[in-house]
Amino acid sequence: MDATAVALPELRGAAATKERLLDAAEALFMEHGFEATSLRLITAKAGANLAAANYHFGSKEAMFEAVLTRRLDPMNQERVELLDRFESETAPAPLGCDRILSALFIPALRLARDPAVGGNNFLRLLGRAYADPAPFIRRFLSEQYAQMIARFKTAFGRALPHLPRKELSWRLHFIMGALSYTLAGTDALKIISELNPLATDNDEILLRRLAPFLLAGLTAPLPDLSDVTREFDSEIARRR
Amino acid sequence: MDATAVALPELRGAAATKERLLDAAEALFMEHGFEATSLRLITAKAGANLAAANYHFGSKEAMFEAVLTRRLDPMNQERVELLDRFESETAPAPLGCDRILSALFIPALRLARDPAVGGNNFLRLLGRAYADPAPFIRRFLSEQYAQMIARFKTAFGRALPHLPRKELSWRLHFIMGALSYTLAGTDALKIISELNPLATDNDEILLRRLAPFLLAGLTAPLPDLSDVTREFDSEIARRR
DNA sequence: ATAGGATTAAAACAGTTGTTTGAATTTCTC
DNA sequence: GAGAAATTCAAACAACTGTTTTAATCCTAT
Repeated sequence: MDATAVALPELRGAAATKERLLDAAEALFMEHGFEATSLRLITAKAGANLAAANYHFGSKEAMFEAVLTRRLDPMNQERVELLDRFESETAPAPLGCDRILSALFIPALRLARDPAVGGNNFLRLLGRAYADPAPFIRRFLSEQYAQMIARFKTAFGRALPHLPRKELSWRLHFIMGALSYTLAGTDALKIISELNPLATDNDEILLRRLAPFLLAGLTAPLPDLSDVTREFDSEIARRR
Repeated sequence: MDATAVALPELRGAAATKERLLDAAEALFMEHGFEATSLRLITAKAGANLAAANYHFGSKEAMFEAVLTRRLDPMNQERVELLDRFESETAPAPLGCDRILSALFIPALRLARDPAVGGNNFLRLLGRAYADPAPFIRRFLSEQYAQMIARFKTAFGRALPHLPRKELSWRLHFIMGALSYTLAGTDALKIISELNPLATDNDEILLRRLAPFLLAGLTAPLPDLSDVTREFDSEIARRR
């Protein structure tokens, strides 16, 4: 209508249906997973024609990647920026593990907090994408995370100079695992919450609890592996 | 041939194709996920007719549940038995957290170690099932795990009497999350391992490293949440 | 107003999906 | 060895999949 308005913010601007498709896809991929979500379902929910999906994105896989990129890209970029700022604030002293972990968590927390930008839905979708067997998803996530992970790994390495690099790799892996699993959230959470309901708590509180838990594991002294090994071995051999 | 042999152990006994179907399904579900794995693929790999799948299991979903039950049921049962024995050995003193964690990990470790019984394949499939959005999978896993989780929760509660029950629920949730994510294994692991390769290490070594990490988080002193909250809030408000 | 590019629409494409059917076959029991 | 039950087989079922095509429509800059 109004020719001077270059782009209406929400309604039917030029690339409005593309955005509506992303929103619908985000919700449905989260709910049913990638394979089980059909393009017809997505386009119907978005109020768009079926062909619009392939017109705007080229393929279903590319559409899925676009859904992830839209929020994942800014979040990981923010993580690195936050880490940079924390380091410059405390320079030349090395940054503590708790602050590094904060730089990793806070952008995710901000995403979880803001429902206008996808809210918890996207984080659940992300957690599920982490465990999806589809090769194109694995490849995509690897590329998306590689730089950010490397950046944080060197930061942790400075904070924990006595920890062997291999042990650090492991602990970082465990952290990313617990984080993504916690964000995915619906499954094992429900298993436990049926006994002691914490369903009313949202992802934000969950992250605030997860951080101290992981911090303890990250900064734990190097375990005497021979002890652990001995216990495991003797018990495993018992039933053989 | 031999009428006295009630059931040949491996080859073409009465329920041999059923077992072959389970083996093929286990491998393919692990590789491609539930939705992306077709019954035609499974039956072809098992050298069976397509209709055999529905004949023996009734439906694809029931077949998937059978794949999981075959190994998950004994593993969880073994976990509880192991915990019982540990407790009776140290009675009346309460069991330490490290021993309780061992009872949780050792059966999984034994499964990972024995390739004849599925090996690492099944544990990866299990980790993926944990994150699968399909409602029937979530319901199934909840039922399978409910008793075992409850049993371990009371054990941990005895070992950590000062820890509020709600905090314990959280930490137990984190443990199950890190465990299942670690067992699923292929994705984020590869992200990090490309920087510092630990691809040569198998699930067994991974579990031996995970246990001390989680033990530290589990036995950590109750964090001063106001501290964590303050840091998070100030940083989140910064960009608003 | 109008040409021209961007977007939408309806329809059909070629495959694949899980499931069912009814007859052929094997396997086991008496 | 005959009869009955369990299992295998090939074929077809209807429904759904992602993608492509062709024509109609919208929007915008000339």
